Amino acid sequence: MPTTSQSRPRDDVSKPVKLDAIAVLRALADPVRLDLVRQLRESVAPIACGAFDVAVAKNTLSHHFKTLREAGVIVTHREGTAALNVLQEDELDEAFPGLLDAILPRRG
Amino acid sequence: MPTTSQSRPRDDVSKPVKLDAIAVLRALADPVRLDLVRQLRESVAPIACGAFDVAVAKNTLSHHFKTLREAGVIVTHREGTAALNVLQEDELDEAFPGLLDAILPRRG
DNA sequence: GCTGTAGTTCGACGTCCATGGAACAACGGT
DNA sequence: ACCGTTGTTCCATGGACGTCGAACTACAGC
Repeated sequence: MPTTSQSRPRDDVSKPVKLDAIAVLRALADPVRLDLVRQLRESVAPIACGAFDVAVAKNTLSHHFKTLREAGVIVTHREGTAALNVLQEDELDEAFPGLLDAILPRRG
Repeated sequence: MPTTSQSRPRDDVSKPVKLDAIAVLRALADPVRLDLVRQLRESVAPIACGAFDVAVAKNTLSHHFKTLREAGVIVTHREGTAALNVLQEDELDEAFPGLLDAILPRRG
């Protein structure tokens, strides 16, 4: 069976049903993805997929975003052709309080 | 390139030179290993490898302990035939303050 | 409509990894 | 010395994952 076969309003994508510790840890346990999350966290405004400073191809980047989405770490809003990514900081902090601060200490 | 190619005194094993976020996250991002860490954290005394409540073969268990050791999450002391495992809670809390509390909330 | 830009999806490839069976090493007890 | 216990190491296997090229979709502008 598919990993997420929950009845999903097909209009929407990546409804983060419930945050799973293993999934979140696995999502963060990759250098590229952890860097994406870091950039998202250090920015106040949402960032489009193509605007990230990363050294992988676009399709690979898309795959990483999908992983982050399915883990509930980020949410993506489509705005015209752009896909604006937002870190689910509140949800993460509620499920795993202090996790982001632990692995991504914000300077300042 | 190897993930951890830090110059390591070959004489020693699993000296947790410096805790790497990716390595620690990957070590914790496995159901079996996270459960091992949970059991270690809930116990006051060190636990021998064979005394864990887990559903994998002993060689697999040994492999998981090796992963945790190389990530610096645990340290193993040999005592006769037993191998007593200790969670590196202080070191982890210094490197990533609040990480364990975030993903392994202790019922208290 | 056509072109370009932004993301996604589809194979495919190579690597890493979790798992277990079997053999081996280290230690303790009798 | 001989076992039994405890871990480790070796090898193989099946699956998951990161990566990329190429094709495809969706949207904006001309």
